[in-house]
Amino acid sequence: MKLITRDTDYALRALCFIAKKNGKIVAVPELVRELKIPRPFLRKILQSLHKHGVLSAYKGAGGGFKLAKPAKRIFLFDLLAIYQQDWHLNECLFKKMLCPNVRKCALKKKIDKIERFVKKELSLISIASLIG
Amino acid sequence: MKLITRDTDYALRALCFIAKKNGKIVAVPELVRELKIPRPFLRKILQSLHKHGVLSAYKGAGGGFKLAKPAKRIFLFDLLAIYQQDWHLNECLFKKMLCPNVRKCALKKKIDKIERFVKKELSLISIASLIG
DNA sequence: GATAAAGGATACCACAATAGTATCATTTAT
DNA sequence: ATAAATGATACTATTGTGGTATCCTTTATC
Ligand code: FES
Ligand code: FES
Repeated sequence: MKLITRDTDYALRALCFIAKKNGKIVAVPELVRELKIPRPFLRKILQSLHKHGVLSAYKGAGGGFKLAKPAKRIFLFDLLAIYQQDWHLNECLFKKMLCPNVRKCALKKKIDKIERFVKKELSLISIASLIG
Repeated sequence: MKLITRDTDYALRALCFIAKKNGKIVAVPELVRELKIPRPFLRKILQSLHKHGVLSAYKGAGGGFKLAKPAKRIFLFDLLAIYQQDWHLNECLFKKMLCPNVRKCALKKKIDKIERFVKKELSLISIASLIG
């Protein structure tokens, strides 16, 4: 099981790099050079970051990307939400077949508790805190 | 991202069912009938549970499976270990490229903390606690 | 205005992991 | 002997992840 997939990983790297540029616009060629990420894949990733309001995009010659909001307000949780779309640990595991008691499945409650913790922690990890 | 895969899910169901039988030997046909799990898949799963010391197996006519240890001492964590072999949330994420400071990667530290919590919680969920 | 350098959109491909099947061999109660 | 069970193992199908390729639109600059 991977918590952080390739998309998320690359997105993180790119965002950290861009964040360090303090608002300067960064284009894909530079990112590819510095981060050694396959170009078409990186482009796809950046496009989705743009679509989800994490990056601002500037088209045309001299264009590129910069952060759409302060690095302090971009969280690992946001990236998970983008790339592992609506991930959750707690599907209905037994399809109600073996649920110990119908109203409160002990297992579901426990998994939910774990999930809440994980989500809380992920929503505390900001880009800013990684390049600090 | 799935915490609990199909294997683990089915294993859980089967173990709960078997546990409820209080030591009586249960054979695959009964499990298939009751749990509606594809037979060959279930057999594979039970075999691996046997191989890992979770179930005792009895061959021949009238054979089947029973728990190899008390339901209190079989944990969700064990199943994860069997089916998501040596899973971990924290690979070296940046391959040292963007590590904020070489000695202590802030991200790795945070992910490790999450992982420890998850593992601890999973090692508290026993079969007994699910059928209680 | 032509051109080149950027991103936007979208369809496609490759590989690995997950989920599930099939077959034959071995054991054992009757 | 036979039938009912598991053991072992190889195979197949489906899905998700990781990655490419192509064509279109926008814009700075000459
Ligand atoms: S059976 Fe649906 S969550 Fe327990
Ligand atoms: S770069 Fe390896 S864990 Fe931070």
